[in-house]
Amino acid sequence: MDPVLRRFRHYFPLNAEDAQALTAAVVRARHVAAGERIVHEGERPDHINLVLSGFIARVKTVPEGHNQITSLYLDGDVFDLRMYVLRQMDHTLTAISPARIGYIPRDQLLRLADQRPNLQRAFWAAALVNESILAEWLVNIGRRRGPERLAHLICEIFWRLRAVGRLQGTDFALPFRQGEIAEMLAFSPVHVSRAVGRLRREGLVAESGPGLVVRDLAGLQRFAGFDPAYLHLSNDA
Amino acid sequence: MDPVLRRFRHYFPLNAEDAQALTAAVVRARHVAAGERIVHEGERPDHINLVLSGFIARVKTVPEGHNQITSLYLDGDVFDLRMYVLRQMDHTLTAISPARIGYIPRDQLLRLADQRPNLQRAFWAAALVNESILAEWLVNIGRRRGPERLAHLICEIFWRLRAVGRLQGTDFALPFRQGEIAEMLAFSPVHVSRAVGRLRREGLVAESGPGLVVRDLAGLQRFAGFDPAYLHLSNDA
DNA sequence: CGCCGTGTTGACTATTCTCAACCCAGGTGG
DNA sequence: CCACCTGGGTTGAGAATAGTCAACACGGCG
Repeated sequence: MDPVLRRFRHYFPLNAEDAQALTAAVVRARHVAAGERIVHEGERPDHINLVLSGFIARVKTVPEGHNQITSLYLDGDVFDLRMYVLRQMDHTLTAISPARIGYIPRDQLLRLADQRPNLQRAFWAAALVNESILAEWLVNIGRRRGPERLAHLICEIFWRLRAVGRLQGTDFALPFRQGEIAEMLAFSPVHVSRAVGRLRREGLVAESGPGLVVRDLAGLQRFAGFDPAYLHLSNDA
Repeated sequence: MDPVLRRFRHYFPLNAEDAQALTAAVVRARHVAAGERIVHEGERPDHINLVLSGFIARVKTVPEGHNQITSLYLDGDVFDLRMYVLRQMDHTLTAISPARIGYIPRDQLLRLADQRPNLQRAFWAAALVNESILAEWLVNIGRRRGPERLAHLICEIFWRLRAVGRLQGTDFALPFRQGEIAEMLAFSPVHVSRAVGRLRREGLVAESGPGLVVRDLAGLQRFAGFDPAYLHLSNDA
């Protein structure tokens, strides 16, 4: 099932016409390679983007040369809703895995919002859930240290992937490089390596070629003090 | 002029009827004292709140006992829009100065959004600007250290107050205690004291009884590498 | 006068960063 | 098939940043 539809249905009950209108509005756009930039800092986009599959990161650059990933988007997520009010993008959107993305032209989005209250509410809800996740990232970076911070991120990604049907059971491989994880957690790459080592020694994760594999999800959640309430996943798998 | 109306007009052009409908929907609710909690963790609110005057903080608690302020709201800001999707509040809303707040009942908000596209867009824009600010806080906490972090926050509050007409010239007193600043910046209170001392020695701020006074705004902005674009204030004073 | 809430300062510790060396796997060219 | 290169990841050492604890200063207020 279309991850976008699935996601929106979760946010707000849609009838057949809503679903049809939404599906029709989404232009299946393009495949992007890992590392490719989708929207550049300074651009003025005229449509909003959706992730059909893969991982997209919103990254802001600090003058001193550091990057910070402020949001991570996966299957079914709307990113870019912000162009609604933006004059200029103050950040870049980059694929950190091979991805497929679609888009909805701006005027079409406005028409959908005006004519279909259910869709308007679903978009609204999507934006607010993003904000809720962002607030938890702030707490994670501000108040959790080292290994706990990493563990919390891993738990979040697990729950979000599962909510979107990309996971069965608790097998779960994180396809990120440590440098990318560092940009999410506001660590240096070296520090990520040490945090990963710690979780490995605790038996919580394991290595598997590129990326990590979760060994003990319950243990990770205990370790990080993770509570998925802020993801607003309600009761669906 | 009503700060709420002023704010919304800034986000989206409203005609006289929009303005009238919005004004009519806002219930002038109550005065709250500094330190008073407005919405408690775990509650299920049935209306959205607006700041008429004063400072309101959204604070999340980490099990270990630390608090993190994830957002700061001032005159004309809508907070709480998130109850749109929330089952339960996962944070507390606290006044950190004497404040006046109003609210819009939930069903009335939905009616406004359905019947007045301009208002719907203004609400949408308000939520997205909040998200943009939150992302910049993440960068600030993740990637700026000590005094720069504090300076950046001061600059932001200055611009936001000015945008809402609460400031003339560059005179500007921050009415927060250092413990509250620590909860915004993810510092310990002691570290805030040292950062303030540093800015004072640099001649950028000065003490004035309770709180700080900005001495050299341009200098602060240079010091912090502050760029107000993320506030989306466009061109109004 | 003494108390309380804040802010300041010092000493010590913990966390994290930077720099540098090294390892290892995969790919490339000879 | 092997030497070599390259891009991660790992490890160690030392420095910078930030936290904790404790003592003290200071003003407002009973």
